[in-house]
Amino acid sequence: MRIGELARRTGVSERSLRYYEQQGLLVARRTDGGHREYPEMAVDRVVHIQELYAAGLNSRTIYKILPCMRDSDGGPSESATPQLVEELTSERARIDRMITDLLRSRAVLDEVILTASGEPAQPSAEAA
Amino acid sequence: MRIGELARRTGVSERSLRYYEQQGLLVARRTDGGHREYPEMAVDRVVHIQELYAAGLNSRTIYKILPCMRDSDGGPSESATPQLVEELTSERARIDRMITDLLRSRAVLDEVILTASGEPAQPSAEAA
DNA sequence: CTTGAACCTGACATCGATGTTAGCTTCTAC
DNA sequence: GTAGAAGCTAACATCGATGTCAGGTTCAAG
Repeated sequence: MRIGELARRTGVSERSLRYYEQQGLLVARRTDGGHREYPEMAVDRVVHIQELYAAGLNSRTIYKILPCMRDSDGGPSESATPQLVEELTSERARIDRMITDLLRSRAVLDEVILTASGEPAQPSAEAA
Repeated sequence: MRIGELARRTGVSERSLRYYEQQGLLVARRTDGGHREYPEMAVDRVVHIQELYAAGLNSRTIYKILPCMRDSDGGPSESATPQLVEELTSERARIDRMITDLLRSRAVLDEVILTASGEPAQPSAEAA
């Protein structure tokens, strides 16, 4: 399929798909005229990439992870280097820190709301 | 005091202090020569601004909040408009969403780590 | 062959707080 | 009065994924 269809089927913009390719996350054969040609599997691969983005990883990290994941592209599933695992673990720590920060932020904000409104703002659904 | 001392005492860079002024978060008298001159209270104010930034608010939102807290060292604050309270509450909701997203991100990442680090590639063609 | 949709590359814009630099001016201690 | 520290403004850079535009090429259908 070509880029328009892939975009439609994944919900990812064409711009982003080209960007993924530029970052080495996604490959495409080309027609004689230079148009990108994707196999069916590309849909899964893009979905997978989206999941990793949703995990808060950046393209550089995703690039390193992808070869280790059970392939959406038929390639061999290389096992991760200890270094990569370490890197992922530190990513996890980073996310942990962000969560901690946000919890604190929310508490501060609650206090601000309390002060500003003079009324106890009924706490909405706790997301923790 | 002047900007250098304020920066030193708050731990905020001079650049940021000037930025705060530009955003209307902080005011300063000027000497004849144009140098900024801050009162003692500025220290508290900057600390307060920092707290709000730490709460994940942006300068525009902080700008709207500050008048309601202007006399953090004294007098009664102007009471917040219902609109502001509503806005803060929606900020809180935004933070809640971010926390939720991050928790999910962390779970995804945990799975990635698990897969990448040890778990042998799943079913089907197994070369183990 | 022609037309219009789809695609291509490349480049600039965005958002936000802050870093950094450049070129001047002011303040202060001597 | 002078040196040098400290301040001033203005402007550009950053980071990252994505939007968007411009100008040109290819594809597919009539």
